[in-house]
Amino acid sequence: MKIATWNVNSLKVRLQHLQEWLVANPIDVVCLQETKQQDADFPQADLQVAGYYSAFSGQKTYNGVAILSRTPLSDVQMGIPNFADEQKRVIAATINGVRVVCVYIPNGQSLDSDKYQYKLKWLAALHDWLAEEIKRYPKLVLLGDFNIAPEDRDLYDPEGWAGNVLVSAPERTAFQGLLQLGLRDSFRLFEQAAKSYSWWDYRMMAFRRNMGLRIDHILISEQLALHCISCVIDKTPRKLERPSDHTPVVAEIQNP
DNA sequence: ATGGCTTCATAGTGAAGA
Repeated sequence: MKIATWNVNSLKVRLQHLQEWLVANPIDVVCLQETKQQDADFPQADLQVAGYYSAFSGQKTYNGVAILSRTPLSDVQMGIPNFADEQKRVIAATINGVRVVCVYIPNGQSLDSDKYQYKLKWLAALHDWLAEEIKRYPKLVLLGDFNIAPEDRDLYDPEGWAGNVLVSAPERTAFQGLLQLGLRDSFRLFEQAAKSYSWWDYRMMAFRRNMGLRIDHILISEQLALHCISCVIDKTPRKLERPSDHTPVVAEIQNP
């Protein structure tokens, strides 16, 4: 099973990129973030033509998540249970016996922002929910836009970013807390090129200069990690005209 | 240099992203 995460930064704008990418890449399960589309506008028919079932939870302007799958999805769950949240940031489903949890973790804006407090509360709620979920589903994948660069090697300028949102100690501690539930960062299971990132600012010619951050992740439970044979960042779509600022991350799990 | 782009909701600019 090949499983991917991609923050498309508007599915309406990026639908063609997604379609072309799916033609070129035989991915079984694709998790999307920042679709920025109400459910009524979700391009379900187009994706069906491309060979995918879909489950989605969207809203106007902001947020929005979706799971695409070549095989049917069951037990679809939207949002974190018992955590009231207007923002559409979570969708989960079971696919071929694997629990897939797609997340768009809040950005946080800045350390002195209310949005940062929201991010930390959100991460705590995610942690508590997944502690139960992973017991129910030993085969679990948690993937999406985490808005956290876990280590200094995951960003281009650790000194300049020190203490900033996306790299602050409480955010990194929360990330480690997720790993301690029995999840592995699939990207780090393998040898990777230095300066590997998944997001680059639209400004400053950041992509060309590789001024990026690795904030999109695929975390997999120990049981699945035994069968994980690769995890790669695909920079190809970031080179297209009018790209998303994020690029897909793809993991392959053999006979999960 | 807290900007630099891009998107969305607007119908001028402003918010938000990361």
